[in-house]
Amino acid sequence: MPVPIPPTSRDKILDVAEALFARRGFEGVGMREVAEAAGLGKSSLFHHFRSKAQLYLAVLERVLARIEERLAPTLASGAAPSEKLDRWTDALVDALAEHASAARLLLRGLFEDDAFDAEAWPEGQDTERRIEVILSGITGLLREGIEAGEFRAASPAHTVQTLIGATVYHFASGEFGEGLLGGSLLSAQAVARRKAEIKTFLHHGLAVRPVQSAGGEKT
Amino acid sequence: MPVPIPPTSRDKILDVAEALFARRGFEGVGMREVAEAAGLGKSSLFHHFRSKAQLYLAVLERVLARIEERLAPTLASGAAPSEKLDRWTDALVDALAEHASAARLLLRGLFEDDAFDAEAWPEGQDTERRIEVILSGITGLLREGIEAGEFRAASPAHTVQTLIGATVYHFASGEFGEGLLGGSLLSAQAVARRKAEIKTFLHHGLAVRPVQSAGGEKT
DNA sequence: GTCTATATCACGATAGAC
DNA sequence: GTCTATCGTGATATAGAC
Repeated sequence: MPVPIPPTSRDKILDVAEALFARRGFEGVGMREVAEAAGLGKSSLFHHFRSKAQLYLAVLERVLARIEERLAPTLASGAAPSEKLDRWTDALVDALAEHASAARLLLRGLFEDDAFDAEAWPEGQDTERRIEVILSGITGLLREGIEAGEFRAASPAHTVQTLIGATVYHFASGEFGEGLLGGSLLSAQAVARRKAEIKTFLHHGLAVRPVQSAGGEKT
Repeated sequence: MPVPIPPTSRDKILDVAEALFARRGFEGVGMREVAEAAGLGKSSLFHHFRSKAQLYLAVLERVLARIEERLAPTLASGAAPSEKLDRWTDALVDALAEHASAARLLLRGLFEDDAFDAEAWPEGQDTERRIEVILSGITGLLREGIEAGEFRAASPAHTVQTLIGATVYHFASGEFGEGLLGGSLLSAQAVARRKAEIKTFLHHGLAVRPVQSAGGEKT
């Protein structure tokens, strides 16, 4: 699989656009800046992506695809719901920690009410479908756990919101989060610590009978 | 206190700017649009605020002041830490639910690494100080609860991040959150439900011995 | 596919009359 | 304190040569 294919112009553009959009948002980035960062002229950029909105949606779609790819296997096994929820959480945290821009891009996509009218673009439907798949996966898992008696009867929708906050917001919090935690959010140690904190929270918050540990690291 | 003083131009500007910045961010809003929404010419707006950054910081400062005003009393009493944490959570949710724009503005302030160089403006130091006061308040309360044996030895910083996610992100999630929850985020019922869900999560996630309920509403 | 040149428009901010 | 008019700049996007 890791055959070193030289990156196309399109891939290079998506890489630099992802970093820029994550940091400053859709409105805060200019196509000129993207083009220069990719080593192209502005018009060449418009040759690959017809508009700024299309570029943004392509970036978002790629991020969502990477996340979905990580989450899907964790739901497919026949393990117990609490076990699957642990794996799902680990996989989401890994996906968000792998690329520093993923969480920020995703958070922007979730709380910024599509200012550029995503529904008008066909590409926008792809991203919405990805989100629906991810959401129905975790919501279904929560329901399954409640029916199996492993989780208390919390609202799945509210619990999903809490999970998003604990993961996507955390890894999107950038300088603020680093100031609060006192170090990088993305170091292997910090990522492992976050997983343990969330899972411990989940166990004591969702399990009918409290569980002892979630694989504790030492700080 | 509720003497109907006619709103000044400055208040009107802050109101419309708050709504616009919350929805589309600093870069996504133009001074022309703010001026027209406030019923002024663009130059009149620049008479009240010397720059766009100063207007944005004034908006943010007002939002933070409203929140801090609500949170301070919950930490001042001599109640037990778990009791104070419940009251703090209720107060924060109330503050975020009162103005639809507060959560979005706050979330942007937390995860967008001050693109407009807040430290260069004297007003930016006011907002940073407000955030520090709020953070040290909740962090101190968590530490107090751990020392008193009411909370397990979770990382206060990680717990604060989870709390922010559960509250600020939730109320900032807009259309996405409403689609997930199946209704308004800000109705009295939805707000009460969110409080109950968070507090139940906190009790089972922080208490050394699990507590039964957090004042459950029915859906 | 990449380039130069250009069209069109909105931006933040200022000058100065009233 | 509000206005009209304008400055200088940079935005998205297009035309068309190579």
